[in-house]
Amino acid sequence: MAENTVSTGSTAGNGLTEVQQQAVTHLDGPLLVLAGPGSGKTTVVTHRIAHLVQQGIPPWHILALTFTNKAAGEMRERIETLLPDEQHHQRGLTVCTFHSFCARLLRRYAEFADLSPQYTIYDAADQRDAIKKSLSSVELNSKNWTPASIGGAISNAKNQLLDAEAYAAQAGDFYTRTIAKVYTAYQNLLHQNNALDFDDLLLISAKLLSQQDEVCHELRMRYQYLLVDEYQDTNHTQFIIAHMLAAEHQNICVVGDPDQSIYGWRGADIRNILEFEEHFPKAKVIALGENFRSTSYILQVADEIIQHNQLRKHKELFTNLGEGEKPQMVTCVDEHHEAEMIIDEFRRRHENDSIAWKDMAVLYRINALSRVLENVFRQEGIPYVIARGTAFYERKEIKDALAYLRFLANPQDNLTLNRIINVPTRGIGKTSWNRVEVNAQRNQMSMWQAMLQAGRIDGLSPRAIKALTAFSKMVSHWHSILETSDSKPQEDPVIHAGQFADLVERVIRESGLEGMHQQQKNEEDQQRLANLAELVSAAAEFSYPFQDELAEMNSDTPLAEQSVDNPEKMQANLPPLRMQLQAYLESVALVSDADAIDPSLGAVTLMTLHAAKGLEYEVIAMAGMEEGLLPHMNSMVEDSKMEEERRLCFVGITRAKRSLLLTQAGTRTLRGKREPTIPSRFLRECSADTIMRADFSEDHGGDDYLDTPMTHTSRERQADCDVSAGEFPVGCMVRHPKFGVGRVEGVMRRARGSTARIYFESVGLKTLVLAYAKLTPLS
DNA sequence: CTGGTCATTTTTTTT
DNA sequence: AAATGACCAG
Repeated sequence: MAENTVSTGSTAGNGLTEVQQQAVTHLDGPLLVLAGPGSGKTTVVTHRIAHLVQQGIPPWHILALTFTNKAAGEMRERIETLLPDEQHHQRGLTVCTFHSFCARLLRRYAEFADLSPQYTIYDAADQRDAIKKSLSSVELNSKNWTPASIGGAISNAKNQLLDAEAYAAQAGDFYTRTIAKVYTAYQNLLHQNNALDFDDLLLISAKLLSQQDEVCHELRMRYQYLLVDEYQDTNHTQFIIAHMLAAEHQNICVVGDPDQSIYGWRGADIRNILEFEEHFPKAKVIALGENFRSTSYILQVADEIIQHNQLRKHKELFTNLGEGEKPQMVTCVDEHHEAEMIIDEFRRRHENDSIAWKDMAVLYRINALSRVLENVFRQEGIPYVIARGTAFYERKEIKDALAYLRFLANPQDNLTLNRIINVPTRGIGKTSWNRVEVNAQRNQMSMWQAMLQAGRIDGLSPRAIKALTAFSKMVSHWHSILETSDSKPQEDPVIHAGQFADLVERVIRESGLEGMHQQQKNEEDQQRLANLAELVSAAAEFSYPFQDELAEMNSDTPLAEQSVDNPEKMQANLPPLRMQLQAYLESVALVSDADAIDPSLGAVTLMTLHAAKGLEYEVIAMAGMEEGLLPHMNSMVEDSKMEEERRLCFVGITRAKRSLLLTQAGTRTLRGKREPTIPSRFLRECSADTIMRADFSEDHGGDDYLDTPMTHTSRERQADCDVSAGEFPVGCMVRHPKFGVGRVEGVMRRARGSTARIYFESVGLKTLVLAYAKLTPLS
């Protein structure tokens, strides 16, 4: 096989190692690639897909499933560079996340899954609302039964392939029986609203594949080569989907690293990867051990820590990139000081080592830590971005606008209608709306249908009827726009592309959302208006992502038989407005935080450890290395959870290519309470030889720092420091405002500027940052 | 029916 | 520290 590859010229000379090459050139049959951090996993995956295509396998027979949209996009791009594009080699190739694959599957085969293809995808917030509603319909007080815990239980059930019925059947004790009741009510509610939650996308797809032989067969024919990335983070449902697809041809290649499994809490089952060889006895296993990312000390720290996991197969981690610098562990006064220390380090790397801002990242366990960091980054004028892909879509005005669009796409969605019915206020209050709801329930119809005959509803004031009629007239008009587009195929793609943005703009204007913010001229409303405008331009830029599939659906010839040389044919019909709307809403519903990372912004990235999976940076800072944060408080009781925290720590550390800074705040204010902290146990798990430690939590004269935190910027401190470094040679005597007279034992030009080890008569040996400690030289 | 204020509450990570 | 929810006045 290896000879084969070389002759194609696709992979030869690309700098792949022997083992990587083996993984790339494996053609048929199950393949497990155990890919340690930085082992060139993405390279292998992309080369492998390119290799398959060059071996003559049509791209539309290949399906690659990834964890995030970002990963999918990158993979697509890299494959593109590997294949000569004049041949449209990647046409028909499917690279996407599990969730978007399933979402599309369910639209296409909706009838087989007892669904309407217009279904809405509910996000976490919608899900919460729906659970609340179900709770009240089952008449439970939500004191003991929080939506969060119920939601978690339902999600777990779905991840184990248990639908409401199956769950109820196996429910034994009071607790599970209660959950079963809510689960059933919740599922009925979703069905009534023609909505699916994230887990449903997977669960229903899995059921579709196992229960509809024809559909399953069709999909097996279509996707003859399956590739699953980040396999260690797949859950049971995803496992079933992958297995159903691969059962016959067995051409399944999974890639992952058990040491980087960090989504157990969300149902990911690490056994999927550990027991792959049992599920596919003929599997070939290839282990990629060599690390091409990090220098040796960084890797050693990661290794020392991960070795403390008991439930783990040992794996050699090695690199040829040289020793590098030792990672640094720094204890700071509090979170503000911590942020400044990180920024000092980053600025030094930027100025002295010419490392671009985009090659640096700060990682933390919980999002709450980003706030302080963000403030200090802004203060110091350092460009930064927070990896929160969903942030934009969580703004009220955007959610409102999207709710209108969602309702437009799926008029059965009462929950969404409920959100917009009186936004902006149009005189439809609680009581009137309740009457509509009661009426809808009595007549077994959606609230939208009930609204259309508002005149017949008892007890409504003429005023309320008028308001309701006005609203339904407005929406009906939008519907007619969609219907016009449905019935006539678009001939001019350019005009058509603009039509979607026009629709969005029209909805924002005619719904009154725009006017709502135009009235007041305060800063906040200005921003909201700007956000709404941004939504319109995002809609203008949105391009329908499933051209290939659409061509396949519209044409009588299956894609496989269409001429590859005739791409114009595929471009001829752009999707009707409705499909574009659906695809847009789908893409919005499935964005992830990591999707927001855009290196071209030239900014430092701030993100959670989870979002950092799969990424790499020259310089990494990990903030909040404290007991209760990492490992997180809620993971401390169970061993398996603790091990996952350790893996999380491992993932963070192994993101760093050259420089790693771990920080702890001596005291931290969380939820408005300031409390002293204890250093993370993970720090105790690595030896003094591999990590440099410094404690600045008390020695730099708390007075200076606490009294005038803002008058002294870090830049000034840095300047101070550079001047002072020369002023304190070893052996020199100094005076410290708090500790008195001392003797300089050593000066280190390390990390965040120079530090000195000084022996004081009063307190003994201390390590001080010259920039902070107000030292006076005594000649 | 609307829009304020006050009190209470935060389970970590997310498709 | 911030966000939700309950409650109340207009």
